[in-house]
Amino acid sequence: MSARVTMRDVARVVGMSPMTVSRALREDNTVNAKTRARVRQVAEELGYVYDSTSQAFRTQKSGFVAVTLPSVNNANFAETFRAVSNGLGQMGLQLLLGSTNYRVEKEEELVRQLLARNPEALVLTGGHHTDATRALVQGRGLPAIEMWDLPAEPLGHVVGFSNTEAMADIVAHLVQTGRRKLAFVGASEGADSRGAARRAGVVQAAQAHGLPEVAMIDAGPAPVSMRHGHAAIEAIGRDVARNDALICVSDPVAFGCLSAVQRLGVRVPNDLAITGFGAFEVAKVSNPRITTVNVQAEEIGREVVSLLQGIFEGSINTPTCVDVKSTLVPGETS
Amino acid sequence: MSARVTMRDVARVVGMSPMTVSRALREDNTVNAKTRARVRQVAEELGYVYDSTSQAFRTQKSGFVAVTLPSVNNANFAETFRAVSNGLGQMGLQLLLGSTNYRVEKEEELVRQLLARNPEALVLTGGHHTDATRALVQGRGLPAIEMWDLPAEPLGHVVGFSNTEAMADIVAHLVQTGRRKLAFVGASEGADSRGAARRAGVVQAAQAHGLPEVAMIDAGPAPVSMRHGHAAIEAIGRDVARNDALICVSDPVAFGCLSAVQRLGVRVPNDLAITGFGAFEVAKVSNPRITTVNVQAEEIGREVVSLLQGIFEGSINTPTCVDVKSTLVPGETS
DNA sequence: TTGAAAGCGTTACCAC
DNA sequence: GTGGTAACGCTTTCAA
Repeated sequence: MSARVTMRDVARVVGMSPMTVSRALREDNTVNAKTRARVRQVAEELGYVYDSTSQAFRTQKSGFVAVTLPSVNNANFAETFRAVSNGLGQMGLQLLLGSTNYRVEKEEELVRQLLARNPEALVLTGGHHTDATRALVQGRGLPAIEMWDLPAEPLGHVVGFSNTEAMADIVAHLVQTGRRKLAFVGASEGADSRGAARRAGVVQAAQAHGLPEVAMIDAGPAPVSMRHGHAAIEAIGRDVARNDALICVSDPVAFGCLSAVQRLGVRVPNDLAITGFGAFEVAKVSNPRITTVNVQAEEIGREVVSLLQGIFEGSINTPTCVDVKSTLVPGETS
Repeated sequence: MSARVTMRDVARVVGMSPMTVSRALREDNTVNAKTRARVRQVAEELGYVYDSTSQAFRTQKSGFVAVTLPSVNNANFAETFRAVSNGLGQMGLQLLLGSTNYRVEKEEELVRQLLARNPEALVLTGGHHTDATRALVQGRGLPAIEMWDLPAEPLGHVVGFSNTEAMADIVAHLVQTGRRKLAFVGASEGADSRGAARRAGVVQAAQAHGLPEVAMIDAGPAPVSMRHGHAAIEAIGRDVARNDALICVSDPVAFGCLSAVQRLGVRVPNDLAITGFGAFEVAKVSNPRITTVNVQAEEIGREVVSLLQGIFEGSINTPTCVDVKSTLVPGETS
C-alpha cells in the first residue's frame, strides 16, 4: 500500500496551500466556491480520507463521549445505550463504550483507559466508585454524569431514580395485597451496587411495615439472570412456598423463579406472589404477567443526552439531578 | 480547571526529560529502576493521564478495532460483543462500537464514521452491504471480518455459520416428528438479512421435503422480539392451530408466540410445535422449554479475536473462513 | 541509562 | 480569499 494521502498532497495537486484545503473540506464559507469544488474533486480522486485522529490531537477535542455500563447483555442498559448513542450521533459525537462486568475495580481501570482517549464527557452507570476513580474524574474537570442511581455524593450530574423508593413501592403493594413473609432473590452481596440497594430497600421497607425478617435467596454472583433465578428456586424446592412473596432483583430473575415455581406445582399468585424489576419484555409476555417496576431505561438515555447538550452549549453549569421516577406496574403474579 | 498534565510536567517535577518519562511509563527496561519508580509516583501524584490520542497520532496506530452490530439489545450479539471486547482488551486494543439498527444504509454511514477513526481492523455483522461500503472497506486495505453469516462473496475474513443449514436442521427435525404444515414467524421482508436468510432456508427445506407451502406470519419490521411474536399470534387467534408448527426467527419471538398460543388454549407441542433460534436463556427456562438452535455467540467472538490476533501478528495473510457450526437443541415444544 | 531533535496531520491565529 | 507559521503530546531515531 502506498503512503496515506494527506491534505498536503491534495494541496499540491490543486496548487494551493493545505490551509485552503482544510477550509474547503469543512463548511467554511470564506473559501471560493470554485476552489472548494476543485479541492473536493481532487480529494475524491486521490482517495483522500480525513484523519480524525489528527483533528482530535490538534483541537484537543476527541468527539467522544465515554460511557461505562455494568454489562451490555441487559435489555435495560442496552436501551439506555441505544438512546444515548442515537442522541449523540445527531450531535456529531461518537460513543466510547466500556463494560465493567459489574466490578468496581474494573471500573477504575476502564475509566483510566477511557480518559486516555480524551472524551468530552463521561457517563457512568451507578453511583458507587473507588476513590481513585473519583479523583481521576474530578481532577480533570470533565463533565460527568452518573446514571441509574441517585448517589448521596454525586460526582457531577445525575440522571436516575431511587432504588430504595422503588422497592418500598413493591413492598407496600405486597403488604396491601396481604403478603407478609417476603423473600428477596438477588445476586450475592458485593458486586452489583444497584442490586444491593434494592435488597436494602426491601429490608428497610419490611421493617417499616413491621413484617418478619426478609428471607434472602442467593442466586449467585452478579450478573444474575433467568437461569440463576431458576436454579436458586430448584435448589430450595417446594419449601419456597413457606414464603408468600418472592421479590426479585430483576425481571429475568423473576421469570426464572416463576418458571421453576410453576414446575414445582406452586401456584402463582395464589400460593406465592412474585415481583420483578425493570419492565423487561418478558414481564409483559409471560404467563402470568409479572408485577414489575418501570424504570424508563430509554428516558434515562434521553435525559443524559439533553444534559450533555446543555453542558456543551454552556447552558448547564451547575450539577443537575434528574429524577426519572420509577413506577410500579402491577401484573398477574401478585 | 487547570490545563492537562503532560509528560513534560511530570518530567519537570522529576527533573528528567520527557523522553525518560515516556520510557518509564511503558515497560521499557532501559530505564533505571529507581527512576522508573520515581516517575510513576510523581505521575500518580500529579494525576497524570496518558494521552492515547497523541500516541495514536504519533505512531499512526489508533489502537481501535471497529465493530458494527445490528443491535446491542440482543443477547446473542451482546455475548459476541463481550467476548470480542474482553479479548481485545487483553491485546491492548479498544473496541469502537457502532449499531446499525438493522438498516444497511445506516451501516454505510456508520462504517464511514468508524473508518475516520483509523481503526486497525473492521468487524462487521452480516455479509450484506452496499457497494459503497464494500468499496470503502476494500479501498483501505483494512483487515475486515464478517461475522454471524457465511457470505458468498466475503469482504475478507469470515466467522459465522450457515443460517440455511440451521433452518434445514429444524425442518428435518419437524418432519421427522410428523409436522407438515409449517409457518414461519419473522420480521417483514427487507431489513434483517439474517432473518431473510432463515426464512429462505425454511422455504427451501420445506420444498425439498415435499411439504405444502410455508405460511408466512409477519411480526412487523425488524428488530422483532417477544412482544412482536406475541402480537402476531394474537392477531391470528385460534386459527394459528391450522398450522402444525411455528418456526420462529429467534427465541424471543418463539417465546412470545408460545405465550400467546398458551393463552389461546392451544396445547404445545400437542396441537402445535414451536421452534426458536439462538439458544437464548428464555428457551431453556420457559415452560415448556423451546426447541432451538445453538449458534455459539461467544465462540464467534472468541474466533474473531483469535483471527485478529493472527492478522496483527502477521501469521494470517489469506482470507480465512471459520464455520462455527450451529447445532439443533431439541426442547419440549416439538 | 538518558537526552535532543524532529515530526506525525491538522487547524488557530495572524498577515496579506 | 488565501497563505505562512506554529503548535497540540507523544515516540522514533540518533547521539552522548
